[in-house]
Amino acid sequence: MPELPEVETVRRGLAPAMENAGFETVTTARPDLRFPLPARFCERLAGAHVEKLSRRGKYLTAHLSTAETLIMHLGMSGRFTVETKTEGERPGAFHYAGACDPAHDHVVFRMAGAAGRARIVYNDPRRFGFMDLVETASLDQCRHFAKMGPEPLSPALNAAVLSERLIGRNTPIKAALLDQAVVAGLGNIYVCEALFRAGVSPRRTARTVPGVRAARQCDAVNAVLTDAMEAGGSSLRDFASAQGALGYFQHRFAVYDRAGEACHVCGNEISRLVQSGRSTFYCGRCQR
DNA sequence: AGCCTGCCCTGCGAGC
DNA sequence: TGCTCGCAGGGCAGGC
Repeated sequence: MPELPEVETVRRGLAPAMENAGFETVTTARPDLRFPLPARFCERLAGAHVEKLSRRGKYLTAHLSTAETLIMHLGMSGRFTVETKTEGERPGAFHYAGACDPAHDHVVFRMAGAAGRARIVYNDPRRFGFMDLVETASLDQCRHFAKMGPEPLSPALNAAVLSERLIGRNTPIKAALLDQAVVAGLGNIYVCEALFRAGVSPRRTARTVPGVRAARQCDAVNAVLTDAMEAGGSSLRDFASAQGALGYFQHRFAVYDRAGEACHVCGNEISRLVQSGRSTFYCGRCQR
């Protein structure tokens, strides 16, 4: 579930506890998440200082004082919980939600900084998430980011760039937008929603999109992500106690998970089909 | 190289 | 009530 808007919401929630703070101790409950944790993971983090917590696509990146960057991916079910030791200005935001499911608390960061101390717990029942440590100097060339496409909501993504990446591609536009090498950060939900907003059929071949449709698609991607972040932000502001990863935006889906229901625009029944093994939801009348 | 399928993992809901 | 089955999804390996 965590796509770009959810990951950005998590980043904003973690930043106060992590930025300009140091790792006092790092403990892991198992040697691997989806992939094995990097060699000497805890030792390499302990003592390091987090200079900046950023995001690239669906990945969180913590730039460390040790010239390494901690890369974190939430997979499907990854959650971070923050418990602070100080009297926060947001009382109630920091109760330890992780304790509800201690069996899947895999990684614990104990942080200390000017803002106080914090215990940050990474919980991930399905263990589709992963963490990695790479050299900051070659971050863009690391295996996670080397082929990653332009970042939405930034100048890197525009109609011309999107067009160029779709030229000659014979795969359905749905599959192309899901490809992180085409656009970073989109998952199944927001691809469906962005296609609806752009009025583009998910079945349309990607190579027929460049041009006017790509411009509409680009605007739709940025608009849906912006709306989702605002909605997610409103309920996940204190993500530390978040129970649902989707915030409020799930109540605003135009098409996702609405098969058989009426299109809010034209009243037509929303359809479902399977593409690349994944559900696609769309309005056959609004999307061409 | 592009494209597709299957796999990883667990929780949950549907169906029997 | 309790079991099994299939689905959910992000990224990657392996095949064509």
